[in-house]
Amino acid sequence: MEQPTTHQLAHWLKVLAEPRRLQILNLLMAGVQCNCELGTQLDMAPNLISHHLSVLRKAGLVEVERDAVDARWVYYAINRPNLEALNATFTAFFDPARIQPRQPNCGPQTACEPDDAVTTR
Amino acid sequence: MEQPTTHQLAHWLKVLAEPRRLQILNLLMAGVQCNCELGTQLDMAPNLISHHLSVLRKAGLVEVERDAVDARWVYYAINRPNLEALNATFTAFFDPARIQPRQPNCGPQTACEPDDAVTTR
DNA sequence: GATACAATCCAATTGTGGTTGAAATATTGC
DNA sequence: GCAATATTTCAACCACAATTGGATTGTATC
Repeated sequence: MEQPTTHQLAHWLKVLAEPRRLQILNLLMAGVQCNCELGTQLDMAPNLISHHLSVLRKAGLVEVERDAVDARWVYYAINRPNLEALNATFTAFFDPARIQPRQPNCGPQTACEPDDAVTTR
Repeated sequence: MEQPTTHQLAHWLKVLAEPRRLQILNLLMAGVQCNCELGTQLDMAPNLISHHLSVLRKAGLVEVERDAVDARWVYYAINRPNLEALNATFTAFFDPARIQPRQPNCGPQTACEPDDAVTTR
């Protein structure tokens, strides 16, 4: 019935449907990956940024990496394969070519139950 | 600062991030547009379906049309132009080609706050 | 070891939005 | 007019997630 990609898409959409997470993703794509700079540009508390990044990381959309010189700093990056999978799943689900004309098995002429479609007007 | 497409995308994602609305859209695309048959297939109360369809309609994703013979029946359909706009906006925002490498203006070597952001705000 | 810093985790609060049931609206047939 | 059908609207309830402030972890410097 429901292919697993639909569930994955629903989960991804729930993660993405947050303005601040969209802004974070937007900055990550633009090359801003330092946590503190994200905080200054978005005017958000660092713990809040950490929370949203955790949600994005658990969804597999971003990856985390610690600085080689000073491990206190962490850098976040877009997970490119999963982003491509997200894009493909979304475009496949919302493809306008999937739109089918109305199949009138319900309405004033037909019965509302799909079983007995034989009814006189 | 924020292009209007991003704001629109955030609104659309918030509307789409609902499993039942995704199911409704899926059925609408497959050609099932009668309200009562949506209720039987999704096992939802009609007022709940009406609510979700109202959200989708206000977002411009579905259109409503009353039956020509008996105006008590209403049929819902996908708004194809807006669906194409949604698809285009989404793919443009989440295009993997947009991913830029990290720009290290923050970290152990550099100061954490960008100098241009100190003057304003 | 002690201190400072970046980031995270935790508990509590708040706010938004889905769900529910009943009433209201609209239209058709008698 | 009245009754019946299809849908919508309304108000209340409930659950989950974002936010907040403080405490904690991990790391580097002195």
